[in-house]
Amino acid sequence: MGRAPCCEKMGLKRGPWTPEEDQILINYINTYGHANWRALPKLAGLLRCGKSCRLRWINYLRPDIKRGNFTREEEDTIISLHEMLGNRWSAIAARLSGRTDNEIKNVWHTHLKKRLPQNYQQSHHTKKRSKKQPPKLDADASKSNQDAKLEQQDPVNIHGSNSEDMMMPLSPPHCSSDMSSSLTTSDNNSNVNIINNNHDMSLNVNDYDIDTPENNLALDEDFWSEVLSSDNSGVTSGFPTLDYDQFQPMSPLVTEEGVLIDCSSSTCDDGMDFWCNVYSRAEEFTQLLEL
DNA sequence: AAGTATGTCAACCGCCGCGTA
DNA sequence: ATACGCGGCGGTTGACATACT
Repeated sequence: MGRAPCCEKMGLKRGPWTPEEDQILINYINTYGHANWRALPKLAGLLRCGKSCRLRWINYLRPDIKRGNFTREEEDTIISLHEMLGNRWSAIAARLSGRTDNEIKNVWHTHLKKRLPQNYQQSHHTKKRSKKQPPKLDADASKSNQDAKLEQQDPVNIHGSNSEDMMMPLSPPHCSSDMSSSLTTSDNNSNVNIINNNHDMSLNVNDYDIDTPENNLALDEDFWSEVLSSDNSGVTSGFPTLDYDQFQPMSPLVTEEGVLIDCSSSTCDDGMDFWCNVYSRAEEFTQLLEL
């Protein structure tokens, strides 16, 4: 049996909402909430489908919506988040209070995309959403669906990614644009070359238990001390920017969850896994330093 | 002033994953 | 096990506004 249409087309209004309809929807949701969007329009006396009501509320009528133009700071944040998350507008919106995914998507397509170089636009998430998930690699074959869902929402904190993500540089969501640290890999795939506050330094990740299964990617605090404090003044305020364009790790890694990452994959997907973990640990470590 | 091109953004469409019966 | 309902998501559309010729 085929799927039922999301709403009856006959007799239901479409197009722009009138102020009267808005008021009805606001009044209803303020009184009864929106437990069931499908039933809501009938109960509220609106000639709209549930989806339309939901969209109108989420994107326009919600009391916590921030209206008006995006600030430069917000725009920079969106660009930064887009580098990291791709076209996951809802995930980006979740990090920008008061802004909706639709609004962010619009501002991206109308303003922000133009500010970026051509090669960024070509390499970042221009593909349509695929109908099927890309085949899982051996490395994350054991990942549960729940993890996959979480990963989609917040890939920074969960290892794993798809091949699209691999192509983008990773930078933290709350980095300022003048961040002075960067983190890249060197040719031998085991050295991490850190450029922090204009000081170059290299770390051999093998010195820090990164590929020892029993240590579960236990990068110790010495590693992060070096990553984050290469300005010789103790601690830097910025996160490293992770650039793994050329990153193809060769050593096997085991994540904190005990999932084996096959670093020899030529797809580089697991390089992203690696950096997700690296970044996650950097974040944890910096939070510790801030305490 | 009129016609056309381009930009903006609210709204819609169709797909997907999850929960449930 | 599976079919279905639902909410949620990203891509796309189209009406309207504005800029340009």
